[in-house]
Amino acid sequence: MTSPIQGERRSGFEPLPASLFTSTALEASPRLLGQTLVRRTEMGEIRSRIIETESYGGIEDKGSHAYGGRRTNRTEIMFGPGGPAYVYLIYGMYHCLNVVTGVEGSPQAVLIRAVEPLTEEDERRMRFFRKIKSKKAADLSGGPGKLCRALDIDKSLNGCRLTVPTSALYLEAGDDVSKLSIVCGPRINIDYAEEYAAKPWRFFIKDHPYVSVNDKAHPPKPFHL
DNA sequence: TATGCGATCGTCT
DNA sequence: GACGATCGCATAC
Repeated sequence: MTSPIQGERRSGFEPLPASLFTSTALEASPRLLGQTLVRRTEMGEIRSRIIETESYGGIEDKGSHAYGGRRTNRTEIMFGPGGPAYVYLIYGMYHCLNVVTGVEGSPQAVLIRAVEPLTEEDERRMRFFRKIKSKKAADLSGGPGKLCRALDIDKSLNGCRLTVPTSALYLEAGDDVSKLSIVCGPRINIDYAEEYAAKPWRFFIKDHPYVSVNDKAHPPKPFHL
């Protein structure tokens, strides 16, 4: 009856450290790189590696939906404790996935901008949802709207608990972040954010084929944890 | 490869 | 009524 492994983690699920979800978006952004995003769909499970993120933290950040303490039905989830997903519709036709971090009352979110499938089977399932001809890596899931298409993510997953493996979407420990070659640069498409537009709060794995945008005007700089 | 533009609608003013 | 944490297609070179 009592298995010798009872009490240990089941089915190999390796949670991310809880501190990652209570920290600020700026601290969490680079640390989410290399981690595993798991999505359960009717096509089966899709596992992917996080390649690129952006930090949107605090009420001072003019790039954030929560700038100035704007607390609406949409942004409410960001003001709660870290752990849930923040999914919203952009340009009327795409969805973006964020990981909410931080403590109650402090709006923090990390935008997931690119993922890569872990296996060929994962890639096959992502292509099923993505419905594109291109075989270029970045066309599959290099971009926040693209990865949501590829993982069948929409607003129904807003608020989904990313910390628990029973969710339809959750996070698992993946690569050792300290061994990754990380670079940073300005965030993408937030020209309206004035002095916050230039902050180097975009993080990605150096020279990775799934990176969404190669900004020649602002070459990325090495980033060390 | 680079640049320009239209699509499309929830959210907020 | 205006706009956006984007994408895919068209056109140009």
